[in-house]
Amino acid sequence: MNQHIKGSLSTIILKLLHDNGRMYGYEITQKVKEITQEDIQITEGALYPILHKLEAEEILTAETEKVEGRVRKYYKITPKGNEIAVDRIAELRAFAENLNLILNPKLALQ
Amino acid sequence: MNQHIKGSLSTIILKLLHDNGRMYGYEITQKVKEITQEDIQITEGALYPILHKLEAEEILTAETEKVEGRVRKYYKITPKGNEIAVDRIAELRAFAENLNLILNPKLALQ
DNA sequence: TAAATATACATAATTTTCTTATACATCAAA
DNA sequence: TTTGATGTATAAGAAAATTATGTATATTTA
Repeated sequence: MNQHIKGSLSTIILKLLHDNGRMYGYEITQKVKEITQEDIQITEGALYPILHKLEAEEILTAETEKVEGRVRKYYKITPKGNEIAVDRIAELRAFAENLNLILNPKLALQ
Repeated sequence: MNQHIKGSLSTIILKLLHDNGRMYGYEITQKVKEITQEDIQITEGALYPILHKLEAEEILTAETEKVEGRVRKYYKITPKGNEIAVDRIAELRAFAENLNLILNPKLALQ
């Protein structure tokens, strides 16, 4: 996928769901691909286990729908999950800032 | 440590060595702690296996020195490792930009 | 019309990576 | 003399990702 996304992927998923309300797995992969201009391609082997884990933790709930002959499983953040999502997104934001400091040491007066 | 750094840590180490020329393990942990204002604390259990792996891959070389009674193992990037380091740092920079796009969707006209 | 591509989800086996705990050693400070 | 800081190392277990595969439908292309 992209080695650097490891560890951040689950929070990226939460961020997208937080912004968009309701999404299905394939849609998430396409959205990330679109935002990053093809740079980040999430594989199913990484995506689905994360979605299932977040569902098991009751951070997400899912409902299946048939659209144009194909099955889609829509996920959304639960009320309980929302607090967790907000926290993790804040941590991811802090990490992004830290990354910028490390990558641009002049900003950090290193 | 901080779940989001997973996957980026080895490149962060390469970036610090690229900027500073020569560092030892403990120094790397302190530098990251300093730059991120205590936010990111790298554990030894994560740090040393990465340093050893990079050394085994001949991306880094190490030399041990005794300073003020204590042993330090200084690492630096090899000529061969430099190309790899430059590539990975560029990828990390791209990832940081992608993260910003995901975190600030208005910038990406999502 | 057959094949390829895109859409859509799922999982199992393997590998990689991280966490946690532990171990050893020196030096400085309380 | 005990604690905290400095310094490296590794082993066991847990967590996570990669790779490969499987299933199914719709659309596009040859």
